[in-house]
Amino acid sequence: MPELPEVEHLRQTLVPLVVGRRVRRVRLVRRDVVIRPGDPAGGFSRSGLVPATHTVPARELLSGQRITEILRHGKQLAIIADSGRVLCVHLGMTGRLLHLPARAHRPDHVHAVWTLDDGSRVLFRDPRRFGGLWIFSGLEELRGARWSALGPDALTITSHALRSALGRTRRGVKAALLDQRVLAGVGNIYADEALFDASLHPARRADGIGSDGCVRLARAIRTVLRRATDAGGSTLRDYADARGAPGAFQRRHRVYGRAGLPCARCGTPLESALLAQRGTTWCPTCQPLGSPLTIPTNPETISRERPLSLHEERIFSSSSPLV
DNA sequence: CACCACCCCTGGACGC
DNA sequence: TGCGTCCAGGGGTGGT
Repeated sequence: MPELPEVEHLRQTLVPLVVGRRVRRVRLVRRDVVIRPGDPAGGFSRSGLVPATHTVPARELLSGQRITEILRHGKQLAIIADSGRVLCVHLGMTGRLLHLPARAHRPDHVHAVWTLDDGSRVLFRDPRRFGGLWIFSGLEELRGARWSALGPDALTITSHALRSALGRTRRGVKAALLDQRVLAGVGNIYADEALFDASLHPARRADGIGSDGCVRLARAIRTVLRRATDAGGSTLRDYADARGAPGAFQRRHRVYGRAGLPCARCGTPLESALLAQRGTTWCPTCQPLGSPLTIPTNPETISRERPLSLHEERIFSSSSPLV
């Protein structure tokens, strides 16, 4: 679930708790969540590429070092130490970084624990293990080996940059948005939400949405990501910030998870299908596949809902909150 | 090179 | 209540 807003909100809640602190010790519970340079790309032991028994020196996991900064690109975090060493955290589907006071109970599926100089701890918890920890000797190595493969960060994407990225591919626009090499940070939830806000059908050809479509889409992406970040992200099941607090943006989803329910803008039942191997929901009226669009496209306009009918209110109140 | 199907993993939802 | 089955999806890999 963690997409850009969840990762950014996590970063913002983590910074005041850990930046300036020294790592007193590190305990690595599952060694195979750690990937080092030279390991085959994405080489987890479960795919048979890296021995699960390889040892990881504690200093590579920032033991003894002071945390100076936490950066983010797309859905990935970089924890920087005063030694220059970098720990890149990727949460995957169910990953979390949780900050716990000194003697709090430790939950299950914790793969790594950093004990800080104030006695508090940071836990890396990831039941499904789609996430991981990437170790780098410096920020330049991280950028060269890993972040260079990512597209521009979605939170600040310009229409010009988006057009240049989408213009290079003939795939559906949703498939392109999910490709982190095209744009970094958008996942399934916010792809659907942004396409709705921009009145673009998810199956429209990425290189065919035009400069007008790119302007609307770039604005919709920035707006929905910023609002979701401010709301603490979307919590459907697993996500929580560094302090364990769930997000609130799931209550403001327009299309994601609402297949069959009436469109908040026009009332048409939302459609869903499998696109780019992902469950995809859209409004067949507001997001037509064909002709150019004449419906409201400003996200500010969209956020003002028309009054709901009694029938709709019943459906809405029974289907939310999604937690 | 571009694109797509498949796979990794686990817990929750659902049917019987 | 319990058990089996299906599903969610980020992103790497390998096939077309």
